[in-house]
Amino acid sequence: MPIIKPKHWTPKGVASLEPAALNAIRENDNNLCVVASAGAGKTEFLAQKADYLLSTGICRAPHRILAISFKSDAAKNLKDRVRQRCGPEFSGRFDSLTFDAFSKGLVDRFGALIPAPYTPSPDYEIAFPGFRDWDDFLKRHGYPHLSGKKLEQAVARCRLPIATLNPKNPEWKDVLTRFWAEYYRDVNLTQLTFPMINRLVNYVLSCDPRIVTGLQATYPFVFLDEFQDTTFGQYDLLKRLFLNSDARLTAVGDNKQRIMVWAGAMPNAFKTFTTDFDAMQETLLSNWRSHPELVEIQHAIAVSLEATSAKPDAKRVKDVDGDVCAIWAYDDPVSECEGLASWISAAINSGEMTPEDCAVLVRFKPDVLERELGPALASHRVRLRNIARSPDGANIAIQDVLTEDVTQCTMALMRLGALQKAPDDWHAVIEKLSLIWGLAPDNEAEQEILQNQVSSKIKDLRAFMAANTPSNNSCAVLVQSILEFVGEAELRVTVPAYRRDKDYLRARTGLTCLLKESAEGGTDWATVTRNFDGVGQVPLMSIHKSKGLEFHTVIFFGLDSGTWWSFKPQDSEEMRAFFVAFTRAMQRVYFTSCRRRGNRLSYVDDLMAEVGVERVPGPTPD
DNA sequence: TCCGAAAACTTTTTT
DNA sequence: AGTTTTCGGA
Repeated sequence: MPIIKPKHWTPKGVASLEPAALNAIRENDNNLCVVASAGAGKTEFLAQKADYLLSTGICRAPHRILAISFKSDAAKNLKDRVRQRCGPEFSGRFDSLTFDAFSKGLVDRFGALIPAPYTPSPDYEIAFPGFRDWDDFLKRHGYPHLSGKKLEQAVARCRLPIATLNPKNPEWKDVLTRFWAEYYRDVNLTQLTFPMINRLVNYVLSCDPRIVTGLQATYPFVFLDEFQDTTFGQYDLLKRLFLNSDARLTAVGDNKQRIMVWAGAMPNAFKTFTTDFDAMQETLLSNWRSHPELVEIQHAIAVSLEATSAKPDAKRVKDVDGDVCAIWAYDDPVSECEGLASWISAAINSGEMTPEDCAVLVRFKPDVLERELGPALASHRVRLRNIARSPDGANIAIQDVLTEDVTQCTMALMRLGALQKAPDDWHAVIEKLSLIWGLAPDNEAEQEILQNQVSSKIKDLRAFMAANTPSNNSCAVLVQSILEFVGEAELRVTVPAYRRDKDYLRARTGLTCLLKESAEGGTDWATVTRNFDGVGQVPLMSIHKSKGLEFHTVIFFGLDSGTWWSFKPQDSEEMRAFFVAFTRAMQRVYFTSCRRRGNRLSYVDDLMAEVGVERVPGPTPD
């Protein structure tokens, strides 16, 4: 790949980038804080910046870019986008990881250097204690008066070794010492949680500065995605690694979408970062997601969160008639569900949106709404999909089943068998199998054999599908046959998360159970795969799960004091949740409220009224 | 075992 | 705020 001069670089694969994005791409003398509001194209910006650094040789081999995200699918998306923009040769030096995967990698490489008694056994296991387990620990060791939640926080925040700790209450020192000791002795294996791994990495870096120097030499450029959600431990690690180094950090995110403080995110990550790392600020002003009328309302909410919020430039064209936003008032939950169901069904039937384009969001307990709205929609022959629900017989949410490696591999082959055309799946299967079977992508002879094997397997699958109608049994047989072809052992070796039987089986059971569910009432295999993928179903989820997603139409169920008992105006976590829900919509957003559940939220109502959003009687079945 | 009062819980990611 | 779980006393 030829190296180009920085002044000759232009964005790839997109028509144009806004000036702030171009500035933030070319600015590499300072650390950067990039404020990217909803729909600003964060992933695209990071991908273009990666392309700039790699293709101009500013980040030259063997130097690499480290990109850290929170969720594994965000890390994966970014990696894919970078590959699309600058090709496999350059994107090979783009390491897109979650914070946890990055930290675990360091413990796996340098765990032996962690001083006793904190040295983990090499075959340690990852633990996910529930809130119950923390309380139990305290009770077992004679601290029933302390709260498990506090212990969880203390473990995540206290640096190692505990001996150097100087807490206000000396009891905590004993508790933490015992906690770390128990995790190492309780079972034959060391058990670690991710916050513990974070603390261990920090400890080993403080003991051996050569590791820090090594990482700084490898990564002169670091990207930090969704920075507003950074936890104390993660930020502490970041400082340990890159503060006062030559590494250039680019933190991207949006304070207004900070809805994880209750779960341990820093309340002021951007401000702290800007001060500590002396970062320059750029603000992305485009909104590629929503049309001008919605952006106008979003801006009013944004200003109530941060008075200085800049007004985004809406790039989406409005393509619906009528009001794009309203608060629908109902008297009781039954008419609320029935009115909503008939509205959704009418909008689908008129062709203005497909079911999967229209999301129903709730603040919490999607299961409860699923039981009420599900049957109402079913009577209009519209299916509702609660993505947080576990399929019958499985112990993993539908949403997570879809992103599992075992699912993506199996379903790609399944679609190739069931559907007329699935070009993306062909490439995905070839790429995945090359990796799993350890074949070189540039060895033509090997690739040809691989392609022939896949073609012949697809023929087998088609024959099976022609001879067997979808049923519990035929679904199980298909999954088994595909996994035998792929090789379960080989697949599991390439996915670290599948090392333990329990974790692999959880994913595989989820896949099988969701497939069986998707086959119910289905007469053909094409329908089964579409059901599996959620095509033709209205997605239902919490606001938190909707973060990062977008939909043609968003319906937020329950804008009332019963749902938002703790609502505080201005810059509160609740108001930010409201903002996140609102900004998921491309074309329109409606809220429902119901008198039986509580009063109207007067602060939100007033704010909405100022920008012309009316509270109106909700649609009713005719 | 039952009853009423009090407390807890609601939003989540991660190999 | 409203629902669910837990706990103590009978």
